Amino acid sequence: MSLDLYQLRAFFNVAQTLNFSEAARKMCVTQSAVSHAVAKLERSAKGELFKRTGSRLSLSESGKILYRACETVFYALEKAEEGMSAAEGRSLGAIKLGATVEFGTTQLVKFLKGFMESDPGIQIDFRFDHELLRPLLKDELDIIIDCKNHNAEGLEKTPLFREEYVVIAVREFVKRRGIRSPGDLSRCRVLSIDKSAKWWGNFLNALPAGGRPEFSSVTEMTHIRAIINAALEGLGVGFVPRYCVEKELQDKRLVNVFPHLKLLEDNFYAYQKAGRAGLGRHRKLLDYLKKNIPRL
Amino acid sequence: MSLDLYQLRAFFNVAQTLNFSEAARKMCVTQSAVSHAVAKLERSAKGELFKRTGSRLSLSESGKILYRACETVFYALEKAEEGMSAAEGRSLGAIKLGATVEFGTTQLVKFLKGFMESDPGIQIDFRFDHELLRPLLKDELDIIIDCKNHNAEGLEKTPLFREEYVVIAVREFVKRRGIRSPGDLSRCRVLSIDKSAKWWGNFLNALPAGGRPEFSSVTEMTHIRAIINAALEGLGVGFVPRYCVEKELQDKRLVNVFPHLKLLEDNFYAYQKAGRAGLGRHRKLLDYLKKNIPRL
DNA sequence: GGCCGGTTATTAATATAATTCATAATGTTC
DNA sequence: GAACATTATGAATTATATTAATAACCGGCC
Repeated sequence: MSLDLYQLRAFFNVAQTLNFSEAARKMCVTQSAVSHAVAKLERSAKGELFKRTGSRLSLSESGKILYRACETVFYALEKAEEGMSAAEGRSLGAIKLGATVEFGTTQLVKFLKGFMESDPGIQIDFRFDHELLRPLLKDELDIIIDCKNHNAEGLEKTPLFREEYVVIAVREFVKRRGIRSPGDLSRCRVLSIDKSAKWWGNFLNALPAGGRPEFSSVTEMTHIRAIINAALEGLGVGFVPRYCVEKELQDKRLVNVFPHLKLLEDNFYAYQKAGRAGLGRHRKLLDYLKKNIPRL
Repeated sequence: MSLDLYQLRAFFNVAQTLNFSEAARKMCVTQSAVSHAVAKLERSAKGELFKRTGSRLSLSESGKILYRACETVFYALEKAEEGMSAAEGRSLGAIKLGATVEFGTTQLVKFLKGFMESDPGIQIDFRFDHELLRPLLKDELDIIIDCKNHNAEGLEKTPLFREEYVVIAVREFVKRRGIRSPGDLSRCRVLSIDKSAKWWGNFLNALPAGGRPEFSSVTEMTHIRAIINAALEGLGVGFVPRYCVEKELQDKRLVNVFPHLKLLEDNFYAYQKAGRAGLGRHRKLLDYLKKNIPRL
């Protein structure tokens, strides 16, 4: 039984996507090539690697075993490549970094400027998106920075820093509606990422169980920047990470509606696959972030 | 950089043997093929894998890194193959077992009879030789059973059982030479694997520092069986593992010259490469040996 | 030095294998 | 059952690996 790395790579991609065509696209070859490769691999392994029940594709028992081996193999080789690059005094490779749109575009890029200049051996590519976990699991991203709590197995989680949320509006809006306590929010327009206002959960949880307002008017806006702009226009109150509105608060265009309210803070984490946490470039990047990020 | 398993295998074999021609023989291809493969690998790795100083071949820094990765990779794949075989209900593969000539040919084969019959899914091939460690490190053997103390790194050592040594001679020889105490051996012919009688070290160490005989006549015989036969012929006294002469002692053709002397016992160990200790077939074999071997 | 036995590198020809294109087969959805 | 999307297959093409032959190299030796 003589395995072949190319075939294993094809198998690995198919296993991750459960889709031959997509795997082929990822590898920049035709679907036919992937099909041939996997078929040949199944012949050398003397057994089916995928269960093809109807059109549903899933890994067979053998396939699962081989998949785990592939992780080991590819990560070992990746690490070796990095080590060899370093030994030859060449670049440490690239990192595909994922982050949420708002945080990534405004903050992360700024924070990483120093790193990218001081360590040009590491090429960083950014992808800002709301969906981060799945691409990470499919190896389309190497590291993601997210304040969500992901718990997929085989994931390594590095706490980076905390973010603080604030309730914002323009001064005039607060005055006109007579907003003094959280309960008053039930009477005015509330801006939220989602219609069900789960976005405000963190705010509501910070209030005593009895005193939580029932929002009568929730306006959905799918982007944080839109919420901020709407608040600036005096359309309603928003609930956003403080770093997003630092400037607006400073020059008084927006006010922190409840400055004395102690809100729960969200943690920002970096996630990476556990097997790749040993990569030098990953360590370097995260070390930098841990050391050089100001508290938001 | 797209690595290739075949090239890695070639590199790995060259690294183990430090000899392209030998690696080629091991892989059943021409030396040219190996040379091409390694050259191509060096091109994809963008660096020399071997240092070719004069005709001396050695691993470069990059080569060392890649070598370790190869160990990880090949052992991971080997384990996956075994797992997949098991999942498909097929054989667990083969073990190349090494042991010392005397012990292996007379005892080990006997002990393993039951295992080979009860577990036909595991094919065991034997190699009896005095040199065991080097073939193990080169992956020519999978497990070796040896009473020597090997300390190479990355080796896993499993204690199996103890062997007891005895001083033997024919009764008539003992009587004629008037051998009563260890000191008397200085006067008669001593049979030893080596001319310097290091072979007898274990015996001498068991005596009080003052009372150790100085052998005046050492006859070298390179095989234990030869020593036993020589002793049977009344040529001298021998020093051999008890299991080798169990029968001769029982039917009184030989006598235990110093039955009350408490000799140090040698331990028998199984050695295998640490990375492969997780292989199911290895574990099964060693478990069997640990459970089913009588004390020698 | 010059020759020998051992090695590794190189070249061009050959053999082998992988990729594609085109298309068939299969399954899903409405 | 037609339209769509998927995966499998076969033959032609392309790319790659292997070989045989041979050159180049090294170290030891007379």
